[in-house]
Amino acid sequence: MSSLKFWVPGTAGPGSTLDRENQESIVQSAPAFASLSIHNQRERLPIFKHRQKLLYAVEKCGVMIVVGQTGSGKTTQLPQYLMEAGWTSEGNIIACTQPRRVAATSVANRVATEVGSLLGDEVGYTIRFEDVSDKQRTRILYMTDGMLFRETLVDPLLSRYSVIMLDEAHERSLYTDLLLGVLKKIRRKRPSLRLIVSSATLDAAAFLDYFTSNATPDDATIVSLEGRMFSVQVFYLREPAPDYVTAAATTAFEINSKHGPGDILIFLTGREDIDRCLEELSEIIPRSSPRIALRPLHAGLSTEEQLAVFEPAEPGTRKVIVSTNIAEASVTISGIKFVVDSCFVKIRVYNPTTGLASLVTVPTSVASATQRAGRAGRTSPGICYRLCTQQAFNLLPHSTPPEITRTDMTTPILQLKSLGIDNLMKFEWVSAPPAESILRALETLFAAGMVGEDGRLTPTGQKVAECPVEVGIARMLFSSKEFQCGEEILTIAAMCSIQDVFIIPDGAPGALAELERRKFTAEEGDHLTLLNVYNAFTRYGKSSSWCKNHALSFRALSRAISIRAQLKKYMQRFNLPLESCQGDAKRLRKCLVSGYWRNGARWVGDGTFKSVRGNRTMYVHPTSVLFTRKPRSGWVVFHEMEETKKTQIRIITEIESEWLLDYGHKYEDKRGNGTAVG
DNA sequence: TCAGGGGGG
Repeated sequence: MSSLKFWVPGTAGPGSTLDRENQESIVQSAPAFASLSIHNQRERLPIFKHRQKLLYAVEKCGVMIVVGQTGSGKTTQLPQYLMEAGWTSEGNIIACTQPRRVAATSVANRVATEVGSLLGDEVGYTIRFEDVSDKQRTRILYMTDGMLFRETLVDPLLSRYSVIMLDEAHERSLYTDLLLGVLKKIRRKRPSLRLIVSSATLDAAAFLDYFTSNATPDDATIVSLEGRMFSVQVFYLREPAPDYVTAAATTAFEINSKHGPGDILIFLTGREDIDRCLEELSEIIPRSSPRIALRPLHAGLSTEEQLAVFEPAEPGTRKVIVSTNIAEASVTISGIKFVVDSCFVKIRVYNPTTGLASLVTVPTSVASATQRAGRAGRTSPGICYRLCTQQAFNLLPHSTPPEITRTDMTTPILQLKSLGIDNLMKFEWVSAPPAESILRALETLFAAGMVGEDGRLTPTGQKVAECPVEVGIARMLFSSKEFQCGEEILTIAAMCSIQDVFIIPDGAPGALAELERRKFTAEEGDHLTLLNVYNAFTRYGKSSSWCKNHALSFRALSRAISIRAQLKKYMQRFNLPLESCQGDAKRLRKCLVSGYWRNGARWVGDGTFKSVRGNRTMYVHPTSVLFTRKPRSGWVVFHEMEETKKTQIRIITEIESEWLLDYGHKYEDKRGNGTAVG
């Protein structure tokens, strides 16, 4: 095996392989603190040195940008300082948003312990399906950004909060961006509201600019906090590697041969890369010393398989975790001393002109690579090997484009309109979505009957804005009254909102799993197949062992149960009956067409379909029951279309072509240029 | 013909 030549910045001559000299620290070394598991006892991180400064800044400035690296204590300590300083008097609440559910729950748990409160009493959390807070007593509330954004639909001034902290704002999640825009507006009407935006260094100035434009110049400030990380040496390739998967395997092997104990975390782009890397590594294992234990990590794994990455390897064995981006922020594994970064990531990009989402592999950003490197320095000093040259690294963008610029804006715009924000061109976006994206969203909302000729929400649009589903699904829910199939459509809506229902592993177990999946097949297509799966799951007691025996994801199906229960409440509120179609699949399929009226397709004979809109060639996704079968009528509707290696459609149901005219075209016809079939 | 970056409501 040829070894890769790495070097570190600052070395003049050629560096030896895995050169340990002349290190570049990306994170300043800070005093090592003991672990933060404290019971009913306050312990301050270095943040306490800045306590007065922070409180002064919050009091004097409307907006405070906090720059604090991992371990600075901003998330856990800052809300406590604010509570002690009186920001929760008179029933006021301090909110702290997180882009992820696990973060909201785990941080709330920790802070409740530090404060000496029961979780859900003085300190609580709110995520979808779980409100562990007390309406009267909770003073510090951790929540997902999506939940706080939803709250604006009910209380547009967010009047119960005195301070709102948007944590991890540099990640630029869709709802954090929407909240930034809405909160800037709210602060004009309610200047007493304080806003804290926590960000990484690179984005702090941009946030400051955003809040100081069109406002009083001294209205915002930046405060920096010390991190609590160990130093991480960063190495770059001397020459570009032709194949980053092989390079990753080679690097892991060399680390294993030349370095002392410590687990290795490899960042690759997807399951295909991961499997190949594992294969290459397993060929090396017999020659490897110490022994290595290989662990894949990606979202498609079952809960059990994911938990395996947390189990310590046997003594004398080094754990090598080969992961997607899931390990960058969502999953934290302790004991990692070495990070191998391919410097690539897969992201979803939405093309507003075609309405097509694609999954593309792109170079990571500097922010993302820094975060990945930091995974090596959580418990001790670490080393990060970037599988690119430093010259290439210097060309990387500072950050990944915000989600709001690369996603379908239909639902967000419906929600903004529900807030009374009708002039979207005047809305102060932190990063504006492409104009075509806004236009397409408006056009979709108009065609769906959610927005009227005047650009304002229709009564249905107002209702749908509150409902946590896409507009097509919402339309199905509403027209289920006409087709008398609310019971079944409700289940289908929930099942379409979850991912990875079937767990199909590689190799021989995968073939068995395929056989299991066929047991649920409905000849009409995937929607009825999903309905069968859900009904069987509930019939057999919602058991995890039953799921395991039938190659189904217990996690996903449990989620479907929760989503269905939530949507059921909306249906009751909107006076939509929960009738069963009594096995009349035709009614059910007509109802599907009313939601998917723009997603019609025609079979063209070679196994592919042509889209009704745009006449695009589309391939059936291999997970569809129609993958191997021609629809008798020749016509289908589909739930979504995505471009990977080719354009694929997922969750497909056979229909009659005239249904597209009967149940789909009425809204488009109003515009005079719509064609439902053609 | 053969497939799944990661989140959120």
